[in-house]
Amino acid sequence: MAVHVLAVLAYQEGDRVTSTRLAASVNTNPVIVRRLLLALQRARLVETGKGAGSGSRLSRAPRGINLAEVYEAVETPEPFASPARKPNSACPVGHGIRQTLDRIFASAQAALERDLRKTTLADVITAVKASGECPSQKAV
Amino acid sequence: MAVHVLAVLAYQEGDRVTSTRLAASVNTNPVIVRRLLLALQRARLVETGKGAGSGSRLSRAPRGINLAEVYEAVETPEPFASPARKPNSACPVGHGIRQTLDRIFASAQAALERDLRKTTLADVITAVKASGECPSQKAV
DNA sequence: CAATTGTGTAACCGGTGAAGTTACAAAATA
DNA sequence: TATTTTGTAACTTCACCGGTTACACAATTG
Repeated sequence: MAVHVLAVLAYQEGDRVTSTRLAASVNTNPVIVRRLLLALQRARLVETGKGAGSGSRLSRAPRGINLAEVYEAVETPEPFASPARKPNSACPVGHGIRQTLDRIFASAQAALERDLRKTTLADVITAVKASGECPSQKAV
Repeated sequence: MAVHVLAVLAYQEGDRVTSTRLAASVNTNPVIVRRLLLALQRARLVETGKGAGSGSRLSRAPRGINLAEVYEAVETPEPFASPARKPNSACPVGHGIRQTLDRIFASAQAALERDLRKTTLADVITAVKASGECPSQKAV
């Protein structure tokens, strides 16, 4: 969904878009979009202004934003290593398993982000344009 | 958690282990372990017998089981592409975004599994042994 | 300056999914 | 046959995410 919102912003390059307009495209509630925008602001991916006639826009060109950044900005710091019930330390496996899994997961996560890094927002919008060829449609 | 269970099984190479013993190591309930074992059975990673003196064991050597297999066996087919509220098709972005994101995510997923495939259960247990050097401990 | 527009934010609801719990039937062994 | 152990069903609990409503504050516009 974050990518969707950013794609819309990329589509309207430069123009500020209100959370209400964005919400209309994602088909959801403006508040949801705003909560999302907060995370994107923290990551310096978008700039949001207040007041009338304002809204949000990308803080960089679509070409300069890759999906790994988006992922990191949005994704909650995976509590992957916290199985709620900590393993039984009296067992030799339970004892050292945690750090081992942490390392393995970190590696896999890195591989995933490395892949996402290859795709930019610009790539996304060209793909979207290519996929849905309906030249008569107007933006929301 | 799946990895944890399999690591214990790998540790006791060949010996059958009951769900109760496994649960003790993971510090959880036998039923949870059994549910997990069902998935691992379907993936032909473990063999489980019923009756007294029985239990589960790996169906292959730890060296021949990589974590990508485990991931695929256990992980629920990610409903990543179902944002509950389908995007607004009247918007040019909302229209084609779905398939685009699907492709991107599939690629990222593949990258992740490619990374996991590099680690086998044997690697895991050697890492665990190296990490927790307490030679006096007995298995649970 | 005042009205309007739009964000930031809090409080609460509801569905979904995972883990946990209890209970019991069925299978295999001893 | 008695015991062990799995398979499975039903129910509870809990956290998370998206949704909804409501409202204060900031900025623009006229």
